[in-house]
Amino acid sequence: MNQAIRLHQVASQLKATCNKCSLSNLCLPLAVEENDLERLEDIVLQGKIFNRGEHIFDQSTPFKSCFAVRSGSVKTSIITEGGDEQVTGFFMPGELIGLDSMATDNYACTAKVLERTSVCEFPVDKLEQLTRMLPELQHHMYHLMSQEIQNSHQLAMLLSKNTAEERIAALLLSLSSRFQRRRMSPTNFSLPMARNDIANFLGLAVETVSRVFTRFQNQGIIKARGREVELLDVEALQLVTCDFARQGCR
Amino acid sequence: MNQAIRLHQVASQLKATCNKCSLSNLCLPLAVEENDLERLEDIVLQGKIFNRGEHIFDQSTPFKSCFAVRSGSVKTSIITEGGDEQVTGFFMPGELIGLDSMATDNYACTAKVLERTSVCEFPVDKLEQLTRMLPELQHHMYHLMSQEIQNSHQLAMLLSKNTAEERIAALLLSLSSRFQRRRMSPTNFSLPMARNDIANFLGLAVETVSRVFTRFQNQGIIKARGREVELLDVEALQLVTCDFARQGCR
DNA sequence: ACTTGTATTAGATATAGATCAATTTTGACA
DNA sequence: TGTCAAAATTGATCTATATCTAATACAAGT
Repeated sequence: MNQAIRLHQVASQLKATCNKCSLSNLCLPLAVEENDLERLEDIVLQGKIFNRGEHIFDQSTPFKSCFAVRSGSVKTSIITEGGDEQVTGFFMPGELIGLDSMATDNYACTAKVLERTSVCEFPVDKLEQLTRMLPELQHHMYHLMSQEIQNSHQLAMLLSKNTAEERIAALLLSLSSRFQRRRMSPTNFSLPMARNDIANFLGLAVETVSRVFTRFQNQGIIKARGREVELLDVEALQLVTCDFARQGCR
Repeated sequence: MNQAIRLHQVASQLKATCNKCSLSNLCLPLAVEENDLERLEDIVLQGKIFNRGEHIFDQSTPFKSCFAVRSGSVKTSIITEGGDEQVTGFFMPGELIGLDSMATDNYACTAKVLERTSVCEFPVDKLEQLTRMLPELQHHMYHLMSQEIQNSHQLAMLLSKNTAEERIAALLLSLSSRFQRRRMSPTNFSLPMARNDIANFLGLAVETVSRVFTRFQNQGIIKARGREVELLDVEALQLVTCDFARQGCR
């Protein structure tokens, strides 16, 4: 087989699969009309694979692209000059990474892959051009970025107002609903991240995270063996997060 | 004077002053070419005035517009079902409010005016249309929203990793640089918000905020009488925030 | 299977900052 | 100018969670 043919095969593999992607109802294609889809497919670089621990991009390297998670999971974090890490988010299939970097020349955070992960790359210059031509896509971008702001406010709220138990319950419920969106079990999943990352994300010590997990387990709210988690009593978890309910219980 | 003439006067007062606005180098006009400016001016509703304590918009009312602060200052906050408030930001002249609401049908927070304040209103439907025609404006919107995400991450970081002193030093420095942007004194200003709001924003008790203020004062880093603040030693404040430096000092 | 490093769990202690209680200051309005 | 409510400060305790230490479980590579 000559090289030209092989290249052609590779090219057609890479191209034009947004419409076949099982995540199209979560990801950017969601906002694009059937017949405009190929324009999005034209700019996307699909199917980049990273192995556990590899970086999709690094803080302070030139910002070029946003990335959609196809499979696997990603952790983003900011590293301070002092070497402190602050985990800013966990990203699951269908979610878009890099929106926090569009204000700066360099990436504003580092994106590290938590397990073998496949992503689609959207070069921002092209994406920005495309959003000018596809109003729905532009609207969707505003939507996603706004959502990201809200998420972050929600996190700030959790960090400043809630106890360790409340924070962890909230995280478990967030993960749960995100698994559900992907039509996976909302009560039976395996955490993509280590206790350490959870602790960092939620502003707690690892030990505290561990203790809360065992406490929840003793109360029969969850069952956890390592990263394998089963939510036995979702209502109880919701009660833990909801301070309104808590007030009522006093 | 007949009514037609009076209306005309009002209309021309309202219209076409973005190019004369002293904040045009901070606000949306910044991104717009001289000759496109009137299109921005066409959609903006200028000079709405609110008195201290009034709401520009309320959480859970239909989202319609973003607002740029012209003069005065604004506090945004989220109220939980339990009645808890979380202050999500303080906004000064030239800054844009409402970017966190573009993902939802209703406003995601409540915007309360901290003093007599004038704002410009940008109806989002028109703004979104306009950004399609003015690439620079679209780019600027992405920029602003991304910045907002970063700010919020920064806040989350502050809340989860920093001490009371560090948080307050960071806030003072942030305010300082924002006053400076507006060519006002970076060392001598009056806080637009109450201690209560500072405490809420930074995830502290009011008492703690008060104590840190007096501690800083005793150390000769600042001088504070009520809301009037003078930064006597900006370097010292920077040292407080920078954990790198702190490590070195141990 | 065995080693070695890493992640998780567990117990004991320390502490920053919350909470409670009281006082002083400020500012708005009659 | 005096009155009153809200805001700010100060002091005394209390507590959730960090920190320190150590034990145990787990995973990867030889």
